[in-house]
Formats: sequence, C-alpha cells, structure tokens
Amino acid sequence: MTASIATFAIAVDLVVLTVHRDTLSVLLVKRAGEPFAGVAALPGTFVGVDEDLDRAAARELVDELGLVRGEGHLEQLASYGDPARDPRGRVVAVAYLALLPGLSAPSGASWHPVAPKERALAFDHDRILDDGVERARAKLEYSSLAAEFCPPEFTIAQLRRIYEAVWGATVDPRNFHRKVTGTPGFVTATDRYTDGDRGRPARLYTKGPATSLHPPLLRR
Amino acid sequence: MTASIATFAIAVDLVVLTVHRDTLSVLLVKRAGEPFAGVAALPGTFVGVDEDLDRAAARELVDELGLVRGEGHLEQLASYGDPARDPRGRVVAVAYLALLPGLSAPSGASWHPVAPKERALAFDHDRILDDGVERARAKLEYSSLAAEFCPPEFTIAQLRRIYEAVWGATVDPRNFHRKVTGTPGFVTATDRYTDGDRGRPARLYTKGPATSLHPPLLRR
DNA sequence: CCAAAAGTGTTCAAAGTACACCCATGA
DNA sequence: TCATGGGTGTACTTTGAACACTTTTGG
Repeated sequence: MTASIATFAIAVDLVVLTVHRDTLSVLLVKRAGEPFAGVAALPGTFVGVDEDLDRAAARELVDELGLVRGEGHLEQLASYGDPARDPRGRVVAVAYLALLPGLSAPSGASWHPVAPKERALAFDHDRILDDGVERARAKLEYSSLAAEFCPPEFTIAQLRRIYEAVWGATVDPRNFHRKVTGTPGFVTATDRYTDGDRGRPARLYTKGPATSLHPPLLRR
Repeated sequence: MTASIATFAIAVDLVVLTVHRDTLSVLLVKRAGEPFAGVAALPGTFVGVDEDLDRAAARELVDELGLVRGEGHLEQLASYGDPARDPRGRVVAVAYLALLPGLSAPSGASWHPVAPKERALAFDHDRILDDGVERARAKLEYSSLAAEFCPPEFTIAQLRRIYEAVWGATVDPRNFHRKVTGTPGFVTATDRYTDGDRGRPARLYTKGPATSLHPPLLRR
C-alpha cells in the first residue's frame, strides 16, 4: 500500500454569503483560464504543501478576496470528490461556508442573488452552493449565526430582515423582537439608537456570547 | 499554477457507531503497521485513483469490515487536513459517519464504548470521533436517524433506549411513545408483537418514510 | 395632525411535562 | 396473585401565533 496510493490536488472553494439589498447573495468570480474560462465560479484556491485546510480557506478569504479577517463566520461545509468533477484530473474540493455582513464586492468578484436556479456555475459549484445555502438556512434556526450577516451594531429589524432574506419568508416583527431579546446571550443591548429617518429610532445591539439557540427559531 | 500544485493522499476514515448493550459504541481496529502500530484507530482506507469519496466509504464499510450494504446510514462528516496529522506526509482524511444496528463486530475490529475520554486513538482520530458523536447526538433531535441503530423491526422501547444511550439521559417512556407514534412517517406499525418475556408484548414497528422531525425531539 | 417604524400586552392554540392509570403477559 | 413492562388519559405548564395597542420619531 505504499507505492500504489493515488494522489490528489486539494482545492478549497468558498461559498461566501451575504445579505445584499435584502437578498441572500453569493460571491462569484469569473474564471480566467481553462477549464471553464469565462464561466462564473465559486472563489477557490489550491491548498499549499504545508498548509492546513482552515488556513487555506482563511487565506483565500483575506488575501485573494481582500475581506477583513475576524469579521463574519467561516466553517467547513463538505468535501466533493467525484472523479470527473475537474477535467484536469483528480481534484478534491473542500468547501467552506462564509457568512459576512453586506460589504462592497472585492475586485474581480461580485455578488449574485442565490435565488435563480439556472446558474450554470463551473465544475460542480452549483451543487456546492446549494449545499451551502441549505446549511446556512438550517443553522439560522438553532444558532445565533444570523448576526454574522450584520455590521457590528445592528437593530432587531435588521436582524429580522436577515432571516427573511435567507429563509424567503416573512417573520412577525413583534414576536421576533421578543424572541430575540428574550433569548439570553443572543444579542446584547447598547445604549445607542439609530437616528430615525422614518419612525421611532431603534435601539442598537451587538452580537451576544451565545452560539446555539434553545429553543430554536423555527421557519415554517 | 500548474507545476507547483501540492498533491495529497486522501484517506476515508469511518466513525461507525452502534448501540451495543445500551451503550453507544464505536468500531475500532488495531493498526497493523507503522505509523501507530498496535494503536487503536478508526477503520479507514485510501481513496482509489478513479474512486468517488462516497464509494470509497461504502467500500470500506462493506468489503473491509464485512458489514451488510443497504442497512444503516452513511453520511459524510468532515475533512481533516492538519499538515502534521500523518507522519508519512500530507494525507487529508475525509471522515464518514455510519450508524448501524447492533451487530457482532467484524473480524479484526471491535466495539468500544464511546464514553471514556482517555481514548488515545491514532492520528487525530480522537477528535474525529468526538465530532462524529456530536453529529449523531445532534441529528437524533431533528431526524429519524435513531431507527438506523435498530434492526428492521423494533419496539418503541428499543428506539427509546437508543435515545437514552446516545444522549446519556433518561426519556419518559410514556411521552416518548406518544411523540414517536404521533409523528407522521417516523415509524410504521406492523401487526406483529414481541413474545413478551416479561410484561405485556410490545408492538413491532419498522422505520417510516420521514427523515426530518418537525417539531424536533429535544434533549434537555 | 398623520404616517411609519419600534416595541409591549394580551389572548388563544399547540406542544411538552408529569404522572395516574389500565392492559397483557410470565411466574 | 404479583411483578413487569407496554400503552392511554389527563391536567398543568410552557411556548409559539396572531394581533390590538402604545411609543417616538419625521413631515
């Protein structure tokens, strides 16, 4: 079993999600070279010889895409190893899911709504993106990850619009407010308020220490 | 970026869980050769040149471990790529989680209770096992996966003991019975009964078509 | 004043919890 | 008969859903 072990290249592909204009959106790049030249794809990079998977994912997020480290959330999603997924040979993709506040897109990449099902991304990236979106939808139910889509200080209404965008469903503002503020550690109140452009100013909150939600916040 | 791409071996490592004598147990092998010769480890294999990841995991389960295909549940868990995790060089492990009914251990492998924290498995298998156990615990809450730990026909009490073993908590038999039989598609009743050795005979059920549980069955 | 958005109170229905109680078997 | 485990009924508590209502701003 020593000489006959197959070798693979390992790519780290990123499903970077944000909520942009109340729409769940994914960061896509246009591929420069073959294969799939000119086709939209998830941003990715090959893992280096002495590099950890998590580090490669963080490197792609920070260096290549120019996004700020420390903000947002990054977690491993799944691995994809169909022998035919890359025409160049055996490449296993380790996909990562990143959730970020709505920023301007870094150069060379752009935000695209997740919704249209006729996406036609390169490689098996359509499936990876589907898996990432489903993971994000599921995790909003039982974790406080929604706050990762928000800037450091946010209102309860902003947070609610995150849920509505990710789930594609409306959420009752009144009950949502009580549920969120009543769950210990989900959000922490500041003493600051928005200067109301329309209506009563809203209190600003920051992300709380809790990571899991018990009981969960169920989508219908 | 063509000549300088690092290459890796890919191992598929299996966290095979079962409930054996009311105890959540994992299938371990004793390593034959270096590295970690003689040390307990998760069963695993290298992925072949033209092999899909899922297929390699199924192959390991069926061929190497002699377990019956079709029974039980197999899903990808996560990937582990610390550069130092294998002294032989860069090996990325794609871990899979398998849930099986309580069978006799295949030759060369044996069941070990998951509980003791001083396990000292080879490689980073302690961490992989922890992740697998946590995944199993979490999934019992919102899926019907517990039935995968049971033989084709089982009683509600057997199913309840699965939950108790996996969660390490007691569950009220009466309320559990109602919850399980009242959730559409979780289990389907047969017209057969156990021949009661002690007490009233219990109706036998088979796994139902539902995969997710709404509302979930929460551990306290 | 009105419109709009934030936030609270109240009511009703659904689900979980606790536990009394009955059923069907072996010994 | 009793002991044992299977299964049902029911009262109580907790949680979520719906929505009327008050608060605080801008125009």
